[in-house]
Amino acid sequence: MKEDEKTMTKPATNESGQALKKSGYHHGDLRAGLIEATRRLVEDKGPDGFSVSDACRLAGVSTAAPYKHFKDKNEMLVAMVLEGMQRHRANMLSALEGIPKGTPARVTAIGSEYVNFARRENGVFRLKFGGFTDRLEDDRLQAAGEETFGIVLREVAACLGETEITPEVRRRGFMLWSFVHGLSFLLVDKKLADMGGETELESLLSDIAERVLVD
Amino acid sequence: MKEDEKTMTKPATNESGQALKKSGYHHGDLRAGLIEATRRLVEDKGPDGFSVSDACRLAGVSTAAPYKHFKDKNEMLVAMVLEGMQRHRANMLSALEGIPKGTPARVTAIGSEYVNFARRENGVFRLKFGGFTDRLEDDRLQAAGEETFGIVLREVAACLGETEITPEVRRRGFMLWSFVHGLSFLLVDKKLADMGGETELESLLSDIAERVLVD
DNA sequence: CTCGCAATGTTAGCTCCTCTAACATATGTT
DNA sequence: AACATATGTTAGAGGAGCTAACATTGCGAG
Repeated sequence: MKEDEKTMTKPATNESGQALKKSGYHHGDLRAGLIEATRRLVEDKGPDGFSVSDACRLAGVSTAAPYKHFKDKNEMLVAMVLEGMQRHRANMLSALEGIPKGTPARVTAIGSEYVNFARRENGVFRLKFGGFTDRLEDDRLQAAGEETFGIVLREVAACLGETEITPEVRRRGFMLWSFVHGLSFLLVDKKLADMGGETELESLLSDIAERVLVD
Repeated sequence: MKEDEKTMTKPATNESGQALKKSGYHHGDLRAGLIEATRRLVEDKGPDGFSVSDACRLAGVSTAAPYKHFKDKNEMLVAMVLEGMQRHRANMLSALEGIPKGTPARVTAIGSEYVNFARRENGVFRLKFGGFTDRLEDDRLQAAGEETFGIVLREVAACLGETEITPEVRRRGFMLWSFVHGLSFLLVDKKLADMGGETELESLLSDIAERVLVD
């Protein structure tokens, strides 16, 4: 194969995330490039400061290009959030590694990762849960959320010695989720900065887990 | 000038008693009219679906009129949210009437009103806490939030037999606020509709209050 | 009461944004 | 090599936020 000419069509490609700009007439993977640009811009300027035009500039394409890949602005955001939620879920799962099953420590670990994701990927978090983009109530997002909640429920069930998701398990899981969810929002909103330290956070999470999981 | 047309304009007051539309050249109280229009539109179309132009149409003025009263769109939203938060706080306070001091029932009552406000005035709630409008981080909003949290802290202190806001009181209050806050978001987001009933809600709230306030 | 000013509206218009239509270019299948 | 399709581009409609300049009204001082 002619490496010298064909592969030169995407020199801007860079594994550190710089596959954003195109070089020739065609981009190579504009869809991924736009999603990445969307992510960066939303993190940077906030969900409502984001514009498709900005994403196009970042990706180095014309403002009409996105519409070959996404129905509209909303679809772009949905695609970006879906990607983020996969990362979120993967992070939560990997946070469980090495922690004995059936212990509240697992619940705490999940909660910790949940909060940290909300802080690290603030934009994704707000988009998913903050109520932007009215019809961001996409079925896929809904399903992704349920799946994430399923991880929590499984751990709660184990802690309570249940083998199935009983109504009581669901109830306790819901309590925990509410707490962690609210905690994420409050920390991200910079309310009560004094609770934001890593040790404070761990302390709060394990405290709550114990209070909710104890009979 | 067509005098007859002016007089033919509708009375322009509606069920809420507020004069949304103007009748003559001057509106009378356009600032209040725009805030009310903003509130309705945000409730109706969601925070991101809201436009100043729509509010102008609702109020019956030109699209430039708001800028005599508000610096920009963001200021309009801040003003509307501030109004809503005053209602929120007043509701929480009146929910306390008749409940013996120092009992967890007071904390539960506040939580219940918190959640119900989030459901009733979804738009205000999302605007205040959902992270819209980057610089909605207005000092006045921040202060209003602190004040509302103060109500919770006072009740928590009473339940714990403290006379001051100790760090431990603050910690417990923060736990409760996180929970109620997250609960509001999840219910509003329609996750877990099975927990949304009034009795379910009361049960959850009192359950949590007990778990967090017990030593 | 009238005059004049400040407050409050209006119109026109700039810039930017979303999204579409029509056209252009690369890709890959036959 | 040739065509069909995918994926870009430019041009432009339509709407939103906001400003400048102009118009109307209410109100206080003389």
